[in-house]
Amino acid sequence: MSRRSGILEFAVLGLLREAPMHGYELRKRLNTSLGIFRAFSYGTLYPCLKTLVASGWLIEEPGSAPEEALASSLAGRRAKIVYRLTPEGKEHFEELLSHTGPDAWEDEHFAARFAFFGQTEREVRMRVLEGRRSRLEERLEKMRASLARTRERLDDYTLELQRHGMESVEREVRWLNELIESERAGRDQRPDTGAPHDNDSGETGGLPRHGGSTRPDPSDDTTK
Amino acid sequence: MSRRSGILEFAVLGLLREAPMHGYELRKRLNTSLGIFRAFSYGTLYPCLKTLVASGWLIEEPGSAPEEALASSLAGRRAKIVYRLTPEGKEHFEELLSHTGPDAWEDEHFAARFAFFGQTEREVRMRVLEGRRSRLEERLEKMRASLARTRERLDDYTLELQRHGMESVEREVRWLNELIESERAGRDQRPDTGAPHDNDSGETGGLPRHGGSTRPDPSDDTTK
DNA sequence: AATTTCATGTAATTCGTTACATGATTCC
DNA sequence: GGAATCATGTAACGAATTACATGAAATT
Repeated sequence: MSRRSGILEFAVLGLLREAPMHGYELRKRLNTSLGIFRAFSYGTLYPCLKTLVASGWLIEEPGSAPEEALASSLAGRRAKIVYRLTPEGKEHFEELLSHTGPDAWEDEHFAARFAFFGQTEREVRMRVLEGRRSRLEERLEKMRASLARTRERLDDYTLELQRHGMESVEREVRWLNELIESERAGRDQRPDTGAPHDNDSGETGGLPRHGGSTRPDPSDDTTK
Repeated sequence: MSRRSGILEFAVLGLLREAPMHGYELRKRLNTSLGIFRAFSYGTLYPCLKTLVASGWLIEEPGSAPEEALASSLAGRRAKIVYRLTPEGKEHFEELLSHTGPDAWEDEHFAARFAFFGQTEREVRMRVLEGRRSRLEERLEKMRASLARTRERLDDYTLELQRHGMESVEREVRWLNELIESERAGRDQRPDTGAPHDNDSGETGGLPRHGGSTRPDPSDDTTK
């Protein structure tokens, strides 16, 4: 039960795994670096951090201020809180990363998963990418069917909207195909004809050259 | 104040302008014909219909059943309700159609507006299309700036996600450019007054040939 | 006769935003 | 010394979902 989307929770855990941070900075990273897929407000973030602490996945640490901590034991001292992932939190995040089922195929969930692909194994990445692709293909099937049923009853603009929508989905499928291709090529290694050029070596995962997300919307940086 | 998004309300009014319908059918059209941009559940739709009735924009009429109406004056008779737009509702919808300000540039709002372009004048369409384009260009600017600031700190997958996201937005801008171009080319035009016209011929507005929406997600037809 | 699809609704819950309230620090 | 930005939080509200509850009509 309880169908919670948990995207914010997931992203917070993932970001804190890289380094401890306080809420304000976390939110900025959520909305810019990772902001491709979603913008979050403080009204969402701070309460979320508190529940993550209550779950034992994060701990609060006194903020960056160097000396002041001991001198001012008095009341109003508004804390600057740095959040750090606990071992349990790390474990929990890894557990979340291992879920490759249907939930991870959905628009925003998928984007969040993809943003943390750097912390997963190739096998997991493959399952998520392929799952996403199959989800989109189902979608296309439905759109095509619906279009076929209703085509003549719709006006030009509605039709154009549907057409563009379908093309967007088709485009993402192509993107996924390339990503999957790259993942496969990943470590097995290409038959490569010649010259082992060193410059941009490494590249363990192998990414293609374009980009993409499902729903871009950083919207605004300054809360407003 | 009260910042309500009103997309559902808008779409219901727009669909009922073409023809009276009952809730069930309305929901299907919302999720298939128009479903490109959003799926709605009954838990959302039915209460919304009631408030639209309370506002005087719709009236409820006895359902399609032919004879039965007079015979069974007794209790439990679950009604089949057909909703029809009142003159006030029509007026209200036209008033909504005339808003071409910033709200109409946003992702889902824009898609909803576009879906009813057939019922607007060219001048209004132009303002909405150009507004949408400027909104996307701002977005691109922010994304580019953010990318420039953080590029080297991000891993390949995050970068790839951002790249694909930006390309999606750029693609939509190109689509808008073509639409704007077509609008300019296609002389004056019909604000179409409801009623399903058989399309094809004419090509009054002048549409380009691809398709597109901001956020495809009919997700499922069968509620669950 | 049973199943699917049509058809309408309500209650509890989830997820998130806006507006408010407060204050520290840094830049100009 | 004033503005911008950093920093943390809460309360009221909004929009929508899911699960529940009910039942009629059409199809197999």
